[in-house]
Amino acid sequence: MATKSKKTDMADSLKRQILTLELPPGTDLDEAQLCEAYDLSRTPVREVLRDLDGLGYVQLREQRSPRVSDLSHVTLRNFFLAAPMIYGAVLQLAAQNATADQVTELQVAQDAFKTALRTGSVADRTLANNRFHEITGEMAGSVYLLPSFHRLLIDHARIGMTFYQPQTNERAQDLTKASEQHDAIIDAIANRDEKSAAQLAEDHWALSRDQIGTFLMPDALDQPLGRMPSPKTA
Amino acid sequence: MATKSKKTDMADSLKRQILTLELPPGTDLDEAQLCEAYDLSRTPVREVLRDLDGLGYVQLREQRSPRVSDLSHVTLRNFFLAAPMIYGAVLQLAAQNATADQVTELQVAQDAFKTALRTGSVADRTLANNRFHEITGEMAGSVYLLPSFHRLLIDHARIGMTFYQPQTNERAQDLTKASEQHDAIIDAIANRDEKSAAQLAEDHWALSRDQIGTFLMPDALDQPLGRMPSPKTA
DNA sequence: AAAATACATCTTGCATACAATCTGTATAAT
DNA sequence: ATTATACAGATTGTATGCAAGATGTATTTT
Repeated sequence: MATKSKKTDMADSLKRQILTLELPPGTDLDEAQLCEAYDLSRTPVREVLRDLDGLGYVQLREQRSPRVSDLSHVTLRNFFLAAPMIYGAVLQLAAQNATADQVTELQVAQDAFKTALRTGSVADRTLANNRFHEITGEMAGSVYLLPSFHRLLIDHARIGMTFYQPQTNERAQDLTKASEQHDAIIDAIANRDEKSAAQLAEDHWALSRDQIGTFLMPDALDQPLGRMPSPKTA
Repeated sequence: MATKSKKTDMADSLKRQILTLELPPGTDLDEAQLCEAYDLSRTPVREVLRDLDGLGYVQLREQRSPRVSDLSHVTLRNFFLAAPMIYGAVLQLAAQNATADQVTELQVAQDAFKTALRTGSVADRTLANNRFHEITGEMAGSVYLLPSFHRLLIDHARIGMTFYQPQTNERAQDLTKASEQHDAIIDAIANRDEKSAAQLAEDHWALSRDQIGTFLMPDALDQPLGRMPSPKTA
């Protein structure tokens, strides 16, 4: 077993379930059940939940059960406002600061993403994409940007899971384009090309934004109005 | 007693001590001591420390004592890079979204700041200034920007405490200017003037940055080189 | 004398028991 | 019949005891 501890197991497992909507926003979590599931007593379970609260995965409320973080229309608006700014800044800093090892890590993550595109489920793709961007955050290495960046990634994954689910194959070309952008991002970072990195962040965001936007505001249905049934000619 | 609970007392107290450098960066904290000081058992004390870890005040490490978050030269660089961007975004959103009650709160905080300028210690001023900006963060109301904004405010307070301490009266006019900018910020927010709010964020940051910069890179000492002693005319 | 190992002490992590608070249901009163 | 109140069950918060791990010191060995 390669896992470090039951606690990290639990944290990783909950993160995954929350990102993939296996645990949808607003879900109430039960301490006793989590103790059972991960073979831990209440103390470490509560500690993990507190960590996840700090990271934005769950919300702790006094005298109430912990709950998977909500995703309201208000948060959606704030998401659209903050994401391009933070994503741009993170990729620019990543190009400044990435180490060779990190670039290798990013390449590995991108390979995994490509594999997920070919053979994986929607959840697999979402997690692989999430991992890719997490690494760019590590590269940027700014304690001031990371917390907001992580929160954005959490909800980006969940928004993606919500909206891409149905028309999976219809958007295949978008996924190919996203993958190509990932490759370009790796190049820009490896070459310490800040300008390109910032531009690619903008492009990558635009693609994602348009996908979400298309779902939120679909083309109007082009169908004629129904007609009243003709009077019965009994 | 107006305090909600011993836990919030402890959290607030530690936050204050960390912001004012009463607990300097890198200080090791002792659980047993904190239990004693705040009359709590280890479980709630550890929970508070975990919360403060999530907020960026302290750092928890496995099998090691909790420690007040560090402030290195690397974090200082990242601070200068991230602060203007986040501050600008927060004030712009604050102008968009602030409620009348929040504007009143901000005015109260600004009055307290002015009082601290006249009669308070450096720590009082720092805390009052911190409170003012915390409220602008609440006004912005973006779960995506707040976590980074809070981290910036923590270290802004600490950097300020570090650098303004000695030449207190020398920089009195800067503090007056900062206070005037606060007034202007309140006006811009109350009038929903996003443009002004963003501009004021930039100005307010520039003032603070220059103060810090002056301390980091002081004017060179304008003294002639020493001369070799003239040959002894024994 | 210097270094290494073993032991003692102290600190952190986990489990469990107990206390406090909340929620839902049932009964009673209007 | 509907609402309010009280009680029971369940769930969250706190305290404490025990186990595991780390650190520092002393003793022994080279």
